[in-house]
Amino acid sequence: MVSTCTVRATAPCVLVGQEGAQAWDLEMGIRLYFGAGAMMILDLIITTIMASSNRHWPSLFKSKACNAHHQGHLDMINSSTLLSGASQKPSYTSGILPGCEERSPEPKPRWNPKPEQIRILEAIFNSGMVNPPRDEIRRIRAQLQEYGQVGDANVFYWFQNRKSRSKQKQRHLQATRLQQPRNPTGNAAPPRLTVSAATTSSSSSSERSSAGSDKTVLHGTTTVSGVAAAVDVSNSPTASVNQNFLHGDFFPEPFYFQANTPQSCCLSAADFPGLVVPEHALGLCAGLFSELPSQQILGCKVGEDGVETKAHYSYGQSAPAGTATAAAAVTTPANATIATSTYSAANSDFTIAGHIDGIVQGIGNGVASRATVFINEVAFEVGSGLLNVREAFGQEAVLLHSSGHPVPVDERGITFHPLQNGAFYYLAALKNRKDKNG
Amino acid sequence: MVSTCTVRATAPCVLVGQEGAQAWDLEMGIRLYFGAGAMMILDLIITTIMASSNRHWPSLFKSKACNAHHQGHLDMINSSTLLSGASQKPSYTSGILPGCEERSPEPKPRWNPKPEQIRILEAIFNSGMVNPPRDEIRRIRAQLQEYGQVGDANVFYWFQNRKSRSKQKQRHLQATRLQQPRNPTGNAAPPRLTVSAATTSSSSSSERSSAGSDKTVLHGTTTVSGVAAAVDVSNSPTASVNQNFLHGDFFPEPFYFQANTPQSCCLSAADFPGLVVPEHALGLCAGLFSELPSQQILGCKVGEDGVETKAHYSYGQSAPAGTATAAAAVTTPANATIATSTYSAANSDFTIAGHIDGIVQGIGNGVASRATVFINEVAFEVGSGLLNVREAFGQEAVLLHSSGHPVPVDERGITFHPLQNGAFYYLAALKNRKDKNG
DNA sequence: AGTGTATGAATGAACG
DNA sequence: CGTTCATTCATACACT
Repeated sequence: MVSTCTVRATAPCVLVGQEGAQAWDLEMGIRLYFGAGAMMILDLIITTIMASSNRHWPSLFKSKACNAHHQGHLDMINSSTLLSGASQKPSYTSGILPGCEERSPEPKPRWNPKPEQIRILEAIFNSGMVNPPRDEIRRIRAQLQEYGQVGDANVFYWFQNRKSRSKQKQRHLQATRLQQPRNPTGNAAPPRLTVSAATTSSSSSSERSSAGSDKTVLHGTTTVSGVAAAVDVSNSPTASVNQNFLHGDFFPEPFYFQANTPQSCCLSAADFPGLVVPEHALGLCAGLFSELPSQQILGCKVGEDGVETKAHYSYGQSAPAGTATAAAAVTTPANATIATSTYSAANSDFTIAGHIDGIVQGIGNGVASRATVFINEVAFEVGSGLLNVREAFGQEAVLLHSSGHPVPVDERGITFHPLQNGAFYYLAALKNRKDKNG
Repeated sequence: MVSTCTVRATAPCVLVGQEGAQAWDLEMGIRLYFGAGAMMILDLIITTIMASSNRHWPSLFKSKACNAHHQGHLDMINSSTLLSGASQKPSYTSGILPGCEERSPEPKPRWNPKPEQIRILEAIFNSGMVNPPRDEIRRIRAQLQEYGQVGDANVFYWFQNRKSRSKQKQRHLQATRLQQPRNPTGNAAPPRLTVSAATTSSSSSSERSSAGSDKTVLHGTTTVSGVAAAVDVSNSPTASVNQNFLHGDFFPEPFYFQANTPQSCCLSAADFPGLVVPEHALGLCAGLFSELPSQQILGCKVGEDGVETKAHYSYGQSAPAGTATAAAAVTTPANATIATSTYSAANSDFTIAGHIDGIVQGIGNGVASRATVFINEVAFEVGSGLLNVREAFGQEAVLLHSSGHPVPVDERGITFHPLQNGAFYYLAALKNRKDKNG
């Protein structure tokens, strides 16, 4: 068990363990706002009001508040539950309850998502649902609610912040990267391959058509389920390229690459795909994902042309907790072209970035015995030997060099030459097989 | 002079204004954006721009500027004033001076409305001016400018956001609400009183005819000027019901009930009607508003049938600061019927909710010496004694119990019995007098 | 105890 | 208009 990951915040993370979850709860203990009596009253009130006016909730908020800032707000429980899981942390223990009537500034303690909730959210996010529409938010909230009180707003904010921060990181990353005089010319551009990194914001579809027509790029995030991709944490869905960056510079690192034994690779039912721990060098979690529906594995987020695919994610709603099923991978319909990095990149980024960072940094200078390569924008530390592409990424996997040329491999999927240190590769899937799952 | 430019990156650039520009400077203390030279240039630009398009607003602000993103806007300073009050917070002290040419990010600090400005805006908004036309914006801006630099664009955006967010909240609210199985039957009806909550969106006029024919309900929002209503914050003007919802669920809202002494009830010239602090127990800010034109006091937002009354608001344009006169209250023409809670409720809700929360919380359990009653959906904590309705709400004020019956009062306007704890009352105005102001 | 990171919340500005 | 982006504010928590 062990799960490994740590979870703290920064990124994304997740990880998790179930047990972990509990921790939180415990942590929070109790923060009830009102006494039972009060509750009832509220109930009443609410009923009434709502009834009359329709529905609004507690609204309350608006602020400008009394004292000065703007903050205050009440938390409001949503409607139901209160108790479900809830119990957030007291925090202001002292506070609130009391009469505060006067001007109590703000009782509203901020929402403190429980690990399970975070997992779910993360999974959804990683699945490509970067910014869920209103109704989705509602559903999500409902789902989350099982684990504790949450409001739609909380969910909403969560996604916003998540996306936003992912981008930031990525940006930074990039920026950082720029410094590295690798290509004096410019930023970015990874190597080549159409990867038209979406510079700024959204849609960048245009470029994507070029490359191999019948391949699908595996994007990092892709949540290649339990396997290699592992990178889910942060991921991509953010619109443009990838995200994590902060870490790179800042923190230690986000994710750690931990050498995971394929087995321990987790992915128990409880773990989310997204959660998977990254993989590390060489192994790339070889073969593991072959167990997964290929589509997911190789799914490529090739939104029509709008990068914002708003992919379908099918996080289990009914499922208890971590069951957010498939998550990210959205297979391309027929013969997808190479996903523009826009998206693919996006997906992976985050995590990737993280890795990259870590990795890059680690090896950045020295790069002695091993080589770091970027696959779908994700940094991987590989041995200087040959790589078994098929083993690492699955049967249909094809590695394309940034130049656009496929990396030659023998019939067993092993490259003829070691990967080039610092080079960028993109993973694609030969889609000509059958649908695989069919 | 000064000039400042900061340049931060993210956004693009521009900024501007001639004097206006200065304004910024002043305002911000130091946040110079550009060197003098730059200023001139800007000046020019601006001038140009404005001149040319000069008018359509919205378009103006859009700019897109320099580097990449989309941001940049021009702030546009308007032309006049500048110095008035201003001084924002520097924030990015460190800055950069640079010339924005290349990619200079954009210094443009976002407008940071001062409390007074917010008050004004809020008052206007609450008065029904949900989305002011171009010219109004200008006027408003002018008004605001006394307190600090502001551009038309800022004002424009403010209203947009305000409206939008209100709606959002309301929507959510609604949604949320649906979930609550409170009354298995349905939601329902609050107490009684025609309050046919507008279920979803807009116009809900239909119901409103029923109740008392010659009374006008004072709706919470109504901004019963200085007085009781106090609740302006969130309010209604947004089309449908009220807004905040997110808070409820989503977004919180603020407002707190603060016990205010009647005296302190504010309402000094500087305070806005809308801003008034709620009131509290007993006092209900007695008498205060008697100074206001009664119509305004009891105005009821009974838009024809379109809820979007777009009321006339007469915020003092000339008036220095808080003079936004009447604000919300829109008196009903002749003999208004009780405003459907649709709106009334709507108005108040927001705030109300907040209050309720607070109040309820406070007294929730104990509710000892005081009682909490809901007037126009707004919770008030009142002493257990008798209430002088007239004093509290004005000469024409009549308090209706949720049952539809008026609360009996003696000739002085004092109730015979204390208000019933937890009961709902609606404020109405006897409109049979003359037009009052006439 | 203070400091910094992580992150929930709020909101001005813009895009589509 | 509804969304989304970018920033900023404020707070919870870990670390030193």
